[in-house]
Amino acid sequence: MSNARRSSAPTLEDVAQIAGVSRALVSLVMRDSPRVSSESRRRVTDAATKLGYRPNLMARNLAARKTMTIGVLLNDLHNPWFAEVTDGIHDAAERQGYQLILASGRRTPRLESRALDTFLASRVDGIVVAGCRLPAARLDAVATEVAVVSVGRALPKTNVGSVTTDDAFGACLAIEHLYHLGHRRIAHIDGGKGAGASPRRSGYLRTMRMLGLSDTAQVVAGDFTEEAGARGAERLFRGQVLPSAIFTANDLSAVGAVDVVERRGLDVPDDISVVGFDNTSLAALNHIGLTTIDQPRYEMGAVAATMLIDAINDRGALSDVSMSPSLIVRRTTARATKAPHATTRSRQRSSVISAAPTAPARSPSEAKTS
Amino acid sequence: MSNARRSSAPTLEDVAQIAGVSRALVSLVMRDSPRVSSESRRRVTDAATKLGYRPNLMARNLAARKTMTIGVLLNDLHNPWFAEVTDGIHDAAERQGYQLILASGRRTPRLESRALDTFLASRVDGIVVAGCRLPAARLDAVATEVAVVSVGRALPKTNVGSVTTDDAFGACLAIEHLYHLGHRRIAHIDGGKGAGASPRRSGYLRTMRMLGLSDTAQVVAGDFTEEAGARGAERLFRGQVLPSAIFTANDLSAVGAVDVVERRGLDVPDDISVVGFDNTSLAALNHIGLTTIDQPRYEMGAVAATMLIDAINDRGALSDVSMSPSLIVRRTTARATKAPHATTRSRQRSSVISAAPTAPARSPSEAKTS
DNA sequence: CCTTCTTGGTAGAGCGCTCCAACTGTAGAC
DNA sequence: GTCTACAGTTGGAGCGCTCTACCAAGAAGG
Repeated sequence: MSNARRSSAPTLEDVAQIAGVSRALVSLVMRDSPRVSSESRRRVTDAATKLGYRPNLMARNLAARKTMTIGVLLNDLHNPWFAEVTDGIHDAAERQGYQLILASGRRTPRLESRALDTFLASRVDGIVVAGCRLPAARLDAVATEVAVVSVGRALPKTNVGSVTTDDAFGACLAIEHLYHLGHRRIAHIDGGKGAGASPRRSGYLRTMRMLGLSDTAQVVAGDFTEEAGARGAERLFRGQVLPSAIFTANDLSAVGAVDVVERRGLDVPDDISVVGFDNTSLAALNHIGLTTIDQPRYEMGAVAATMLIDAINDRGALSDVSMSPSLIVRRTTARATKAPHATTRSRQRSSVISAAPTAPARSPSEAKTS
Repeated sequence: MSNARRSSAPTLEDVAQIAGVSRALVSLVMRDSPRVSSESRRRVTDAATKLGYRPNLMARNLAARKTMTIGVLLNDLHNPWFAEVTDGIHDAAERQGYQLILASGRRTPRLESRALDTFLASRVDGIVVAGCRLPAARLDAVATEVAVVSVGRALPKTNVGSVTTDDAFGACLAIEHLYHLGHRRIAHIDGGKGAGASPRRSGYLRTMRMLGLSDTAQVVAGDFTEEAGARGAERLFRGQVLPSAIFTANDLSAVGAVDVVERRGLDVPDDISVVGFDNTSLAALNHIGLTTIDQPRYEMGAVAATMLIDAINDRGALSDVSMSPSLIVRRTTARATKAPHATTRSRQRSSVISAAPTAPARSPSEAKTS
């Protein structure tokens, strides 16, 4: 394999020389300034393509004192949640001429912190952190150097802006859905200390209370894993009265719970209804067809990027935006029956029955702002 | 919210001034050179922390004429396959002092191409493209400017190195597993034009031939989606003789196929065995427990990064490495029975029965190299 | 005692670009 | 015919760093 790699890339100077113009003019053409005659524009672009010239971003950014790039720190590449948020960030940033540089924290605070240092050293114009676990103080320190917006986690009392979903409201949607289907005994398998777990739990408890169901409310501990969902369901089976519905802190746990219910010989949803949270691709699988709560992930990313860029350009301040989740009804919820009993499997093989197939395009202005 | 953002970051000069030394010395301290007295090192670091100094990467890279960063182009952030490859790249790069900058192509050639341009403009020292769909000629052109390694796709006749899995061999593993379980009528739902689909299909056909099963071999068209798996299975049900096992081009299709088989009232694996491909997290779900073929994703990333860095430092040439997949046995395969008949569900609720729970740590040297 | 190392430090010339002030030439105003 | 206006172009001073000399001073060697 021949390695005919170019020894040294051509520079502005080279292009200027063979086009017979000044360096400044080439620079203007490269940034397609309107104040260049079409004649010299042609000569410059000809020379540039002939040489295979490619502007050096480092030199450009150094001289221009801005980078037009925003750093995006993703907590975990393995989780598709981040992919959708990133898509939203990407599109919004691109619309305003900003580039993205991504970094993965790999669920490790040390790596997250290092990635932030790299962003700062690269003099990005702004930073979006998604699902970041770093201490608020650390993020606030970063925010003194450059604008920072957090998505998925609110950071009150800091200079970090945030875009989150109203998890408590999502829990409320789930419980009300079950309530309207006639369920009264609804258990919750929670997410422990995980992100969003706490508001989902309190939203569940509050809604149960408001519906007069406080005495049947039951929270069992979990941690967002499939295993935790399964263990939680097992625990419910060990209780004296089985709930007729289970609301889990996320989809993965819901799948664990569904699995246990079915292995115990009961039917989902005829005997027990299950509602998840997140509307991951898992939930949409026909084999699973999970009723769940959807977050407007793409929108959240877009709102975060827009807010950040506005702040960068002094067109607005960073704020805390909370967006509304929505209910996606699939096939793991049904009308409550009087008593749990084994029935033949009757989950319909219909395609997705969905109240809101995609997230409602709720505009940021509609969202609650603090 | 007060925006007390620093107007202009401190520079080397500032640090030098308050430490009472030259700029060059500060530079040496920052790159912790050994030829600095501990006394001046202390003074410099003190001054630096006092000012909150942070080296400017653009200036550094511009002056040093190298960036110590490698660009990683991910085709699709939504697919966890890329996350694991990235982990491998990350660790290997870090070991050698290289940084990563990630970009997502979002399954769009236009965006992939633009991301490559950005990498080149940023003068990264090398590029890894994962699952890239761009024409070979385009990648080869990039390879004339900087070292490039492709993972997941071989690019013969170019200057681009590659790390792939032996998909045909993976198909062979799947078929041999089924054969040893007594299956003779094994169908394949393929992946159409998708990456890796073709070698998986031909590996299937070749193995069937070698086992003397050519006359019962049957390929039905698919495209790597759950829907395609379901449609493929429906098609098999419409045939006059049902296969006793189905090998699908990926896990998602396998889930679609399993779903249809069960909806038809048959049991997986007692009536029909199913083998997927990729060993995604989906396959590992207890609710699914899919027997599948695993690719050493992490290793592939690590090998790609190592090869790239070696090439950057003229310690070796880019080559094409093919790595071996392995069989992961879970609960969708079982001994073949004489005739298909409906039975009670008997899938064990044991934990994963796996021949190889994780990818065998096969060293790159063991892999076939061309 | 002078020479040669060695150690720790410095000056200054870039790296490849942008930006600003200033300059040229042509056109329109009077 | 001079004056202004303006579009188009240019030189040069940085941006914040690294790197290649090179230098001073003390240690080692003869």
